[in-house]
Amino acid sequence: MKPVNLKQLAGELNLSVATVSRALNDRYDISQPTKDRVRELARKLNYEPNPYASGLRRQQSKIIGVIIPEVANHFFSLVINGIEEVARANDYHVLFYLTHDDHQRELSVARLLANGRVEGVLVSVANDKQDFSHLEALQGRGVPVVFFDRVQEETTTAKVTTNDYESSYEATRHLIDNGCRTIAHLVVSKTLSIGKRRMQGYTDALKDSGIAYEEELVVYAQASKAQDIEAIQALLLKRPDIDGIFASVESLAMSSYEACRNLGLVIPTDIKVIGFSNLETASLLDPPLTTVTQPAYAIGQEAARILFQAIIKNTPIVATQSIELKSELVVRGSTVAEMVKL
Amino acid sequence: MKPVNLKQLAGELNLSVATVSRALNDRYDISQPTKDRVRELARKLNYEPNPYASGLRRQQSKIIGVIIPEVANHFFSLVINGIEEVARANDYHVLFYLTHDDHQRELSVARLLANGRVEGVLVSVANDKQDFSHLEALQGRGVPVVFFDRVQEETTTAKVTTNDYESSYEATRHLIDNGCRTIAHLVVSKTLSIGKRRMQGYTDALKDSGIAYEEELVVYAQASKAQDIEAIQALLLKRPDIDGIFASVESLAMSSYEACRNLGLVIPTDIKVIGFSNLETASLLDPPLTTVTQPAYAIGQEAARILFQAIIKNTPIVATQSIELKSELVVRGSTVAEMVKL
DNA sequence: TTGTAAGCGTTATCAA
DNA sequence: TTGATAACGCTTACAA
Repeated sequence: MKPVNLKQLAGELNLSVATVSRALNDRYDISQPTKDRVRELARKLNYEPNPYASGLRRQQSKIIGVIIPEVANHFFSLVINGIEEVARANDYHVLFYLTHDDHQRELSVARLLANGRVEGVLVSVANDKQDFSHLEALQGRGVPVVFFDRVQEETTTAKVTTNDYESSYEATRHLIDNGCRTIAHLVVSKTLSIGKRRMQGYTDALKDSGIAYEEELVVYAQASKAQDIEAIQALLLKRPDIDGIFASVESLAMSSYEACRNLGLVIPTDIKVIGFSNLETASLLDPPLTTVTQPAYAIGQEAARILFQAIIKNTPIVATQSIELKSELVVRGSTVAEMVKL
Repeated sequence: MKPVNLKQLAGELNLSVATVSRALNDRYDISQPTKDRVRELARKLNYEPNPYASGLRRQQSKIIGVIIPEVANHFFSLVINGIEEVARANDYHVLFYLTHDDHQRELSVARLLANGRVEGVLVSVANDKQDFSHLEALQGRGVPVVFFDRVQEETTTAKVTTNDYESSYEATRHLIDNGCRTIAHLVVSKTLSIGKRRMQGYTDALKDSGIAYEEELVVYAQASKAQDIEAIQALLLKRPDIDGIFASVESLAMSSYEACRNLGLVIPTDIKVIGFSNLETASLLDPPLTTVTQPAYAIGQEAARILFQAIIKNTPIVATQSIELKSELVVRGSTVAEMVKL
């Protein structure tokens, strides 16, 4: 059941393997009749070159790696779609790794990829540590790395992000404009840059509206969804004056809904909720969720595009190639009572 | 920036590459002191074996392929999670391909994988054609294939599915028990086995309740979401007597919600909806969606487990390894009025 | 225009 | 216990 190889083709055609190889690669120095003969037999025998043999020789694997925290999340699903699209267009394959936000796993994956297995890596980092030497080591080994969304700011390479600060400012402002005065902020992480930037947008919006920032109103993502809900409920019970929630990642927006429901709080009457989210079902929720929607598909495309440019032109990736895309605020019923039933 | 290789290690240690290789692979015939020396230097220089060189020699890539129609779908996301988990446990890597339900794409992917790039493939087939020779060709080339969910029944290999017939029977029955008499059925495909089996459950449930089957009430998935909604609305307008919708895939359940909203139909008062779905947000929808929930994560795990058994033991996969898992009916507000607000 | 041969980095066989 | 060497399947100087 062994696949056919060049030697067999060469044998049947009474040619050398070199000639057959060149014919299949459409080299200029092979005559048309020979090319035709070779190709016909190759097709007939369903010949497919062994990718690892040619990769070894050419020193390229035609594979990129993608490392993300989670896939059961509409944001990352869409990003993957964008990446796959661009990879396919460039005739590359995509290896896929989930970290489940576990730094140990991210570390071991990075090590797996440091040996020529992939020609480049796209990463959205795990949120549980601040140590990114493993990713810098990857770069040091000559594997280009592009960050997207959850980036490591200190690492000098290209990053594809969204206008997190502005979106968060706008989201917080939207709650204030709709009457909220005590706004909880649910954040993915204290250390991740997206956490910090979204936090800054929140605090600045409060300040500009003359509302005091209270540390107590900030909740960070926990290890599990159940714990997230628990933490949100605890906060809402402790501070019944909270009249708005800004969830700066998708999962926390959903956890907020569950927490409110558990406590019998009615959205948007008792409390208004806005969240970063790419959920397709946002408009079908009860009530429809006002969202900051990131251009997830485009993020994947752009990140992959930058990576392939570096791979194909064999140029290092520089920080100036970074891109910031714009998110969109979509107002729905969770912040505006009149929009609950339309 | 070239990575260190065996030759360099051997040079520094005054050993042959063969010895170094065996030391690193912990072969019994190398002395402990030598092993220690070799390993120490390897760690010091961050040596990582070239996977393609060893793969070429050993004739194994340590990679499996996964082909799915779509990833922006909670069902497939969860399956991927399960697959990645098992692959990682077996020290394998996962290459990822999306077909977007396009048969041409599935075909070209299958060809890409027919040359030793992967040691096995997990597939959920595209719904737009009935030709599966490309996947059988893969098997013919010695690449084991395991189907999951959207399987090709005629191909003799293991399949991981759910009890589609029973679930659909139960779902239809649930609508009937809650007073529905004219039940539309939204189906993914006329040709896919899951389409046929879910259809059979639907028709049998109708028959057993003395309700006549009407072909007009069956709608098949279109090329896009917009077209799905359009088709559903057209049916609802044509047949205002419809009082129940059974959507036998996730996307069609969501499209039903949108169609009903567009037409001003109130769920569950005017019309009840039940759908196959793994949406985490099902309970947060307006109204909460009654679902047939498939054990998606387990499907991924089981499919991968069967594949790895074949790869590692080097035994062919046989149809008798097929598994049928059970889905769960979760009753919520879209079929029972009293449950709309709980 | 084609063939010969070396080499990509490993591992396996055989000999020492 | 270690070393020399061939081989995995392919590409590419260099030679013819």
